[in-house]
Amino acid sequence: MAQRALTAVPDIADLSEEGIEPMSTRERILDAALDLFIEKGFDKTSLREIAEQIGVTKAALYYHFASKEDILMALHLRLHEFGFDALAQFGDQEPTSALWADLMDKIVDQMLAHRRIFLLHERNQAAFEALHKEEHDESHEDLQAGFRRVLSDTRVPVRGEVPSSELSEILRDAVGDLLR
Amino acid sequence: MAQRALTAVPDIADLSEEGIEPMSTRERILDAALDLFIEKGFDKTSLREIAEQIGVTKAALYYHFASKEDILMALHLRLHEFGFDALAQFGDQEPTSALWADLMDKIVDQMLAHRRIFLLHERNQAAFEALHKEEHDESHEDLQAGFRRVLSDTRVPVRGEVPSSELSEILRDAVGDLLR
DNA sequence: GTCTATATTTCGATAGAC
DNA sequence: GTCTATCGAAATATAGAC
Repeated sequence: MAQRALTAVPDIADLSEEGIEPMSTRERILDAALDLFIEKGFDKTSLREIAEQIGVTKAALYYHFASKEDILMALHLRLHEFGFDALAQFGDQEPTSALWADLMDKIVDQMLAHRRIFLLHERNQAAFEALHKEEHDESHEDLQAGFRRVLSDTRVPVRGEVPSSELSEILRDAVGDLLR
Repeated sequence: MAQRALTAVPDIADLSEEGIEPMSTRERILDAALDLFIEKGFDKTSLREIAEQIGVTKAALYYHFASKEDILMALHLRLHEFGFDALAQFGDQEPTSALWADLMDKIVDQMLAHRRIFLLHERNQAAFEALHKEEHDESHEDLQAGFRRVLSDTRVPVRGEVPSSELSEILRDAVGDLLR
């Protein structure tokens, strides 16, 4: 396993929007919710807690979001955004082995930079499952199609050292491990 | 990775108690709860749902369990039971390489046979975390001590092909993968 | 945009009859 | 052991003033 630089890699548009100007209430709600949903779980986190954490009242949340699930959905869309940005980096270039290695390296670093979004999803599988029964699926189709397109590109040089049956295991574990 | 037989391996006492006589209401409650807690998550599963699924009323549950958490705890204890049974199989024999391989093989098969218990825990990490803050820890100490004893046995032949730093990754992934 | 106040619902839990 | 009936708490969500 190669040693990679763990320094910040600001390539993908910064999803947490930590810019110069003061954060909007909407973003502050989302960030507080992210923290609490990770720490206590979606179900055990009440809107009152989220509101208190950023110094507003419960009712104020309802100005920015239609429901509690809506907040979760907004956080989920950050993951979609990440996926699309990652896909965009592949572009239309000839997929050489070196290019792929470089891109994968970058994307893994970006995943680390945004790891709390991934952690949120790993820790609230049930909540997201419920969320997906109420459909927002056009976006999902697009994402999946995009990844299929990139991954099934016949021009991609295959090294074949790792059986694909084991690859998913290794990747998933690596992700899970980095999140703790 | 060696091919292992996936046929039933009834060695550890069958935790699901699927015997000859009709299942007790207590067991039926636990089985229904197991299904629902896996499918919908602990928090989103109401006692009413559990009761309806087995054709009794909510109040009947309270005859068998003191609280909703109590039901979760009972399911958690199935995992403890599994752990103790697994430990017991190691016994006091000389831990040869062949013996270890054989035992590990058996235990993995038994994990598969009881995989819903493991799946329950993977899918409700937040709920179990809350559960453990209210202490039932003597049993945990015993379990951990037991595993430490088995794993730190200096007579165990070490092959050393897999760095222990990677071992946990591989194991965790393998478990996660088999559960889906 | 944010507040106070309140409506509505759901759930865990209990009491007591049978 | 299981039921009906109900309580009390907590949560989501809404109404309307500022």
